Amino acid sequence: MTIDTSKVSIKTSLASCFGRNFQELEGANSFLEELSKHAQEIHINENCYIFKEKDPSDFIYIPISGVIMLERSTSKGSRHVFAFLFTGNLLGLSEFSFYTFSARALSNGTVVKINKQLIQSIFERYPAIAKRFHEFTNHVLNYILDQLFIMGQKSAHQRLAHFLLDMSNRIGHGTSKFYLPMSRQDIADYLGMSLETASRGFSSLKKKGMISIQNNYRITILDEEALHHFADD
Amino acid sequence: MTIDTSKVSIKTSLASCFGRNFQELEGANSFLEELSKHAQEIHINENCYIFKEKDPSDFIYIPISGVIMLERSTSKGSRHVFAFLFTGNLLGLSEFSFYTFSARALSNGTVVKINKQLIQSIFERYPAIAKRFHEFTNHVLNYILDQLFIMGQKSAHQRLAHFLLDMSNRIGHGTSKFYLPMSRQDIADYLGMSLETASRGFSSLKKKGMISIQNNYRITILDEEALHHFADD
DNA sequence: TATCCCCATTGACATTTATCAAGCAACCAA
DNA sequence: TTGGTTGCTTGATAAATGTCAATGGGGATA
Repeated sequence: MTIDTSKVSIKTSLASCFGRNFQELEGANSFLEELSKHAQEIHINENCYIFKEKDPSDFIYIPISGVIMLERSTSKGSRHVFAFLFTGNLLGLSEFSFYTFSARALSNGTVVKINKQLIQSIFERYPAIAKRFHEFTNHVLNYILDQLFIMGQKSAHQRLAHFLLDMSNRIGHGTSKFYLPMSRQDIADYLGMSLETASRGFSSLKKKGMISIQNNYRITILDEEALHHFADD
Repeated sequence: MTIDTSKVSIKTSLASCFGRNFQELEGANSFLEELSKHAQEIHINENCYIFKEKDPSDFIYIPISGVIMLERSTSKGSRHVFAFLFTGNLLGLSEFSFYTFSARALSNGTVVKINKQLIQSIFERYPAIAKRFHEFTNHVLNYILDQLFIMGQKSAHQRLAHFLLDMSNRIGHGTSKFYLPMSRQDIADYLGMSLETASRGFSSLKKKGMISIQNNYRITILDEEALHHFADD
């Protein structure tokens, strides 16, 4: 008897993605069991698309490692970045037939690809699982509303400060030192400003003594309280 | 034997809010039946709050008549407007314990107030109903993503053009003449600009021959194609 | 090591948008 | 009618942000 270690690893890494006490939900084990049977683990290379805008949305994806960026291109050749996804985020939960944005890997990494019909059939058999996923969607909705609020009310440099605090939480899990996996252009397109304004924002926060920058991508938050205060006006 | 006409009217007006073929879903009739027994119909006056930020979110609300505005105030005394809701929209679906924004009536009107526990118990008994509501949340999420895209990528006057086209669809159901139920300030706070910029936007679109304005609130779209083209860059 | 390339930064200037202030039109109350 | 109030528009100016262009630094490669 052999153990397929790759499948086992899917199961354990997924369980931690579905939130606190997931294993206690009715159907959780069957769900994980079916996932480890039918879900595919896919390696993705930096800058490759996982799916594109208008592709049929037949799968959901869960990043296991690496960073993913959600983007939509504009009529004028520029683009908007909706979000950066890390390990444990979910991707493609929408129940629409087509994606309304593209998903691109910012770094090499691994995602688990799950057929939506499989998810749907689990939902029908185990309402508790469906409810948990519904809660995820609600979380996302809340997060996006916060982002909308920031976009509507805050200045460019404040938005950048918000962004850095958010990244500190999500990448560094609250530590003050972290590594940004995206370029200045990516950040600018996420925050709705030009690359140059984003760059000036970094310089300004640095000059104010709130952050320090090593090597462009390695950031240290020197004065979190001041940064918070600045971000929130 | 008497008929409680107000209850009957709740049932019929609600059924149309839950989307196409709602009546065919398993549990739809029980759901509507329980709603007409337990849901309250509430009259709300212009400018009154239905709930406020940080209130416990124990109810969901469905506007039957009138217009509702969702807003969040900023630390500096200004505010952001997240959305305008009309008949048939749903409000308070979030599964969080507290509202993250306030809901205020823009005009006199009526809403149906439904206890969330009631909804929850229906969801547990009838997965098809839960699924339908989940689809609603997804719709909202998509709508907000579009709004985020517009906020990030479009100029102030373009955002106003988008707004007018959206209102034309939602208020006038696609007709070119409609009545705006909100002030210039409300619009400005929704689109993330100053009152004056919003006003200049109206004047500019008028001068370009895309719209005409009667009495500040009554708008006619004169050249929808041009307006679309301008809005989308 | 030297060179190239990619990206970030910085500067100068143009454009957009905010702010402050004045004027105007509709509406209401006396 | 008159006067006052409220909300919208318009103008002048300031501040924020975008655009174009030049500079600079780190990493890859020959």
